[in-house]
Amino acid sequence: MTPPAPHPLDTVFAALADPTRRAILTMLLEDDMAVTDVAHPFAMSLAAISKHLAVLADAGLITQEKRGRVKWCKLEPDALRAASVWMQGFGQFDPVDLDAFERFLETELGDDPATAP
Amino acid sequence: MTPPAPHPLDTVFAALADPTRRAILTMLLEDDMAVTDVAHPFAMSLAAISKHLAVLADAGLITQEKRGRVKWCKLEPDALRAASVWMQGFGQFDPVDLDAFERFLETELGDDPATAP
DNA sequence: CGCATATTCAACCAAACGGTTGACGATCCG
DNA sequence: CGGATCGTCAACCGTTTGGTTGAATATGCG
Repeated sequence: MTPPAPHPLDTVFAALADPTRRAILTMLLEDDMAVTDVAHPFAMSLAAISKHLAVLADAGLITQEKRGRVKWCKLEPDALRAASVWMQGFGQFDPVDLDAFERFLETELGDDPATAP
Repeated sequence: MTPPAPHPLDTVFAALADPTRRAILTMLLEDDMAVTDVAHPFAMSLAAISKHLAVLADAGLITQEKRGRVKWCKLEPDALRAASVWMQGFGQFDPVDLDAFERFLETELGDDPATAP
């Protein structure tokens, strides 16, 4: 019945592979948000965003708590940490490279659908 | 003609989302390998592995160099580093958590198709 | 040359993905 | 109550993915 559960890293990396979902995570980094507010900057239907959030929740990257009629989305860094730790296993590269990160942010935020003007 | 190039992180994370491909990367961590040798531990066709390697190469995670009639596959940690750096941006979690990494290795190598008996 | 080895190409397939629309169940509020 | 808002569900659609086979293309070797 239940298909064999995929490895947790499968779902985490698959979730991270979509730019919309990464943008959502970036937004949630600022603060918890309601589904509608998450959807607002994107040029796609609310239902599509709802699905993206379900994927993120399934990967454990966010949690959702319904309070009243609004469902709040909260970043859950633990799953991300697991993936990060996996990558460090391909180590011999520096644990934290803040220079590279700053360079990355420039290019990442440059064409990010959620942060572009 | 050429569809708009996806964000580099899209292809990197998508490549990492498949357990076969992660296993291949783990193998290449040991040493460079020929395509046939990469394919050997897996219960799937050589052509399938060839495709997986193409995905990894497209993501920049490996490079392939043909010497004679055998094509050598080499791990290319730079793309992985970029992804790692992105994740650290969701920071406030410790740069390196070796305890977590050891725990991860136990579970990861436990059911890894490339390392299982 | 002629055969074996190494790798990819091409066509095909089922399943998953990312999106749409429209109906629907909850919940708040006047 | 009744209307508006919040969010998901269900069906559908085109594209991508992960795999298969079988033929094709190099290249090495006796």
